Amino acid sequence: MISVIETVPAKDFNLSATLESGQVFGFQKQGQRYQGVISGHRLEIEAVSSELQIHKNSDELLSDSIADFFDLKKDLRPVYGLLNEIDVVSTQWQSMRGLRLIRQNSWEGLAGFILSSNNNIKRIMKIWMNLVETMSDGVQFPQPATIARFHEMKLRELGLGYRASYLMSAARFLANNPEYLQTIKEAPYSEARDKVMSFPGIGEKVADCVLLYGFQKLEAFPVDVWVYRIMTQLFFKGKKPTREKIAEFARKKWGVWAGYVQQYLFHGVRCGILNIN
DNA sequence: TCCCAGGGATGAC
DNA sequence: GTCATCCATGGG
Repeated sequence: MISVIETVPAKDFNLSATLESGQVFGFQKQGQRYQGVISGHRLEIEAVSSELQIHKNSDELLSDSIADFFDLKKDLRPVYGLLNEIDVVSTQWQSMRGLRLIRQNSWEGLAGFILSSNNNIKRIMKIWMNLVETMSDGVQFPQPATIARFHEMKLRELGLGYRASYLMSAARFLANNPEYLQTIKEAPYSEARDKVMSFPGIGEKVADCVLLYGFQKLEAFPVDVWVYRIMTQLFFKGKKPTREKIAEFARKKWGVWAGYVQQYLFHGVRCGILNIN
């Protein structure tokens, strides 16, 4: 039963943009609240002026975990400065102000974005819930060892399609090598990227998502179909660069803020704040 | 019926 | 290195 309320200060934070910009697949909107799990606790979160009201079922204080998850301590002014320098974006980004990069559990980020390839967000969230309800306790996302106990066919029944073998492969490997996630975390971006891409089903784009949202490698610049459209329009007019070229361009231009800029571009294009031809 | 979705693996050239 | 094709699935 969700009955205890904790208040967390959250200045310059846009909860809806943050949770609805395709970073995380386990949060569902219910009225004004978002239901989900942060560091093992089932929560309902509501933004009220410049605070978050956390509805939970224990007296344990979670403000530190929540501030960490939503990256609330970060000063976003450098990001805003960079957005102001981009054509069109400079006049349109304000309605997304306070959108922040999530710092989610590494395994959950890895698993979530294996599900994301050639898929849409709504269906990814559906599959995510199927996994939680079928392979776990209905709250937590299943651990690698838990998934590894099932047969791949079970994952197909839950709607993963050809991604079933990819998720099963990652689950089996990490069940046997649980320390591997930590070695990725400790590696610099480029090295970490190679490690993440060694998982079957994870290429350049998914690796960047995993590194950005699950390992806090902020120079990662995922180029999906939406980011490709806006980036080519803004910086590669009339050309057809590879996604990798665009990512390199972005890392050179925006450095450790590339991931943040990408999040504003992705969300802006996807919800119609930024226009593409 | 075809196209698309936060793509990746594979093989041809 | 670049390009075409296939891969499950559901919504438009």
